[in-house]
Amino acid sequence: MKKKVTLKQIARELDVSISTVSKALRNSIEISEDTRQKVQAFAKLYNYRPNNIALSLKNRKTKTIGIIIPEIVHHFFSKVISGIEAVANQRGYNVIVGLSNESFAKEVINMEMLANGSIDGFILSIAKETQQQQDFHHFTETINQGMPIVMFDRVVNDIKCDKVIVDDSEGAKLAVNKLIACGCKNIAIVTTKDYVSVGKLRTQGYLEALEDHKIHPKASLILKVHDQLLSEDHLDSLEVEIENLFKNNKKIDGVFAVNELYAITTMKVARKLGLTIPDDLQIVGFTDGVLSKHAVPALTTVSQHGKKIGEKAAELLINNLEREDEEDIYETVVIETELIERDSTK
Amino acid sequence: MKKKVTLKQIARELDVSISTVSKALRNSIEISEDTRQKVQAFAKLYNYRPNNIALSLKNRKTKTIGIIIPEIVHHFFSKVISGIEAVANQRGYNVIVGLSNESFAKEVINMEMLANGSIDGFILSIAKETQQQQDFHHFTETINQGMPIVMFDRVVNDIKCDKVIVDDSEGAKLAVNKLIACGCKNIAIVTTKDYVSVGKLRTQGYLEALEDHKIHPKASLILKVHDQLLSEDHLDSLEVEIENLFKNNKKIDGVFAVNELYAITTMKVARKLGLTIPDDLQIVGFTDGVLSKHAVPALTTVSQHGKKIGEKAAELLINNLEREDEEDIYETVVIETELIERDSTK
DNA sequence: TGTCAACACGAAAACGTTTTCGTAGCGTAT
DNA sequence: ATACGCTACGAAAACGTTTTCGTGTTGACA
Repeated sequence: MKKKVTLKQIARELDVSISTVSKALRNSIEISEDTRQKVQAFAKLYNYRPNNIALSLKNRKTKTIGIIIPEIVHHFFSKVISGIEAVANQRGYNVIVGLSNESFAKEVINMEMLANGSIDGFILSIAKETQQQQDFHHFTETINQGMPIVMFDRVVNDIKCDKVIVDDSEGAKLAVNKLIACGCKNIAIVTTKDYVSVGKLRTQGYLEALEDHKIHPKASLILKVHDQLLSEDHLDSLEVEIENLFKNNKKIDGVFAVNELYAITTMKVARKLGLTIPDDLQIVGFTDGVLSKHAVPALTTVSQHGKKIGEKAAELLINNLEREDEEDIYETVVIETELIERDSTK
Repeated sequence: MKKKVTLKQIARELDVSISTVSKALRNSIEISEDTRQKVQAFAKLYNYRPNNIALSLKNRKTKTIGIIIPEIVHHFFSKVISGIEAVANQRGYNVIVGLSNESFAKEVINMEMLANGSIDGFILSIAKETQQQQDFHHFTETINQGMPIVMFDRVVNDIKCDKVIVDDSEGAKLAVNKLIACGCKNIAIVTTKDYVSVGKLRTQGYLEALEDHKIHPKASLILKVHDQLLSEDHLDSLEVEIENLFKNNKKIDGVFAVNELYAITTMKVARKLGLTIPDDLQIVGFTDGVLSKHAVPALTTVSQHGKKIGEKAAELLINNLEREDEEDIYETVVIETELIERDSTK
C-alpha cells in the first residue's frame, strides 16, 4: 500500500526544496529545464496529485456545491440533481448532497454542517415544514456570512438570492385550458394545502384559467388534500378523499392534479368508480415523471424540465461564485413549462 | 456581511493566544475558569464554528463519503443514496455524489477528483461500460492508496473490498417459482445482455428455477434485450423486441422481467396484443419501484430493499474507516430479497 | 578587478486548526 | 534562602499547498 505522495516527500527524495518542486510542477520559468524534467518525471512516476483539502484551505474555496433537498427518491428532485451535477462537473465543481426529509430541523443542521467551510455555495429547495413555520433565519444567516444561495422550485420571495422557478400558475393554466378546450365543463382540482408554495400557485392558475373562460369556480370542486399523504404510506386515505370528491360531484368530467401521484391516484379511483379515461373523465397532471409516462393511459401532464432547472441553478451559482465584482444583483429565472399531451385527454 | 470568525480573530480581540482560545473552547482544564467563560461567551456571541477544511487537513480525514453511481434518476439508486445518507449523517458524515452516466471515463475522472483528499472512502456501483471493458485499475489503485471502497449491487468479485449485494439469482428463483406455483407452463424471461452482472445472475436464477421443476428451458423464451434500451428514448424498439417474443411464442403464459421498465413494457405490449393480466398472462418484475406500485394492475415484483442496501454499505464503510487495527478482512453482505405479491399474478 | 544582471533556487508566510512542550509567576515546605 | 510544584498560559509544529521575496552563484562587461 503506497500512500499518497506529497510535495515534501518529492522534495526530500530529490534533494531540493518544496518550493522548487511546486514551481517545477507548475512549469515555472524560475526553475531550470533540468530540474523541471526531473521533478515532473518523478511526480508522474509516483502519480502525484495535489491534495484538494490543502488547496481548499489555501484558496479559501472548495470548488464544491452543497445541495439541500427535501427528498431524493423523487423523480423531479433527482432530475434537478442530475442537471446540477452536469454543469457543476463540467465547470470543475463537485456536488455534496444533504437531505432534509421535509424537516425544518434537519434542514438547519445540514446547512450548518456544510456552511463551515465545506462548500462554496448552496442550491436548495425548501422543506415543507420550513414553509409552514416561515422561519428563514438560516438562509439569511448563511447569506450574511457571504455564502451565496440559489433556491429552486420551492422558494421564498424576500430572501436575497438567485432563484430558479417554473411559472406554476402559468403551467396550471396550460393544464386547465387544455381540459376546457377538450370540452370539460366541470373541472375539479386535486391540490395541496396552501402553505406549500407551488401548490398554492397551481391552485391560483386553476382559478384564473376558469375565470378567463367565465367559468365560476365551485368550492366543492377544489380538493386540498390533507397532509402527509405524499408519504407513500397514506395512499389509502388519499384515495378515500378523492373518492369522496367524485361521489359528491357526480358531474366532474375533468381533473387537474398538481402532482403525479395525485394524478395517478385519481385515475385509479376513477377506474374503480367505473369511469373511462379519457371518455368519461379527462385528467391532466403536473411533473413529467416516470409514472406519467408509463401510466395506462399515459398521462397528459405539465413538464417542469427538472434537469434544465438544475442546470440553470448551477450556472447561476457558479457565475456568482466566480464573479470578481461583489455587487449582488439577484436574478429570478423562470423555466418554461410545457404541456405534454398524451392519452388521458381527448 | 460579517465573515466567519476564526480562532485568530477571537485571540486578538481578547488579547490571549490562539492556543488559549482553542483550549478554552474545548474546556481544557489548563485554562482558568475565568478565561474559559470569557472566551466561550465571545465565541457564542460571534457564532464561532471551527472550519471543517482546516480540521480535515489537520486530522487527515474529511468525514465525507464519496458515492459513485451510474445514474441518479432511478428509483433504486436514489433509494440507496437515501439509505447511505441516513446512516452517514447519523454518524457525522457527509455524502458527496458523483455520476458516471454508465461511462467508464466519467467513472474514472470522478473517482480521481474525489480521491485526492476530498473524501475518506467510496461507496459505488459500477458503470455498465466498466463492466463491459473489464478494466478495474481505478478501483485497485484507490484501494492501494489506502482508501476503502464498498461496492453494492453491481460488484466485481476479485477486488479487495466490502460488498453489499442482493442474491440476484435467488431473487429470480423467487419470482419464477411464484409463476410456476401459479400454474404457468411457458415462462419467458426478459433480461439484459450477460455482461451486466445482475442481469446475468437473474437469468441464471430463472434457469435454475426451471430446472428445479424439471422444466426444460427454451432458448426462444429468453429475450436478452439489445442495449441502450434502458435509456428511455429507445422504448419503441424495446416494445418491438418484446412483441416479437410474444408473436414467436404464442403459448407464453408467464413472464419474468429483470427490471421494472421491462416488466411495465411487457404489460403494455401484452395488453396491446389483447392479453389480460393476470388471466392470460402473469408477470413478475424485479426492483420494487414507484412504477410497480402504481401500475395497473399493480406489479408482483422482487424487492431489493434499496434503502437497506445503502444503510448497510454506509455502515460497513464507516466501520472500516473508524477501525483501529488495520487488518483488512472484507465482508460480502447479502441483503434478502422479498417477493411482493400484487395483482399481476394470480 | 570590480560591478551588475540574470539565473536558479530556498526560506518563510499564509490558510485555520489542535496539541505538545516549555516556562513565568507564585505559593509552600524545608 | 533555596528548592520544588502548581497554575495558567504561550510558542511552535504540523497537516499540504502556493507565492512572495530574498540571495548565492555565475558570467559578461568595463
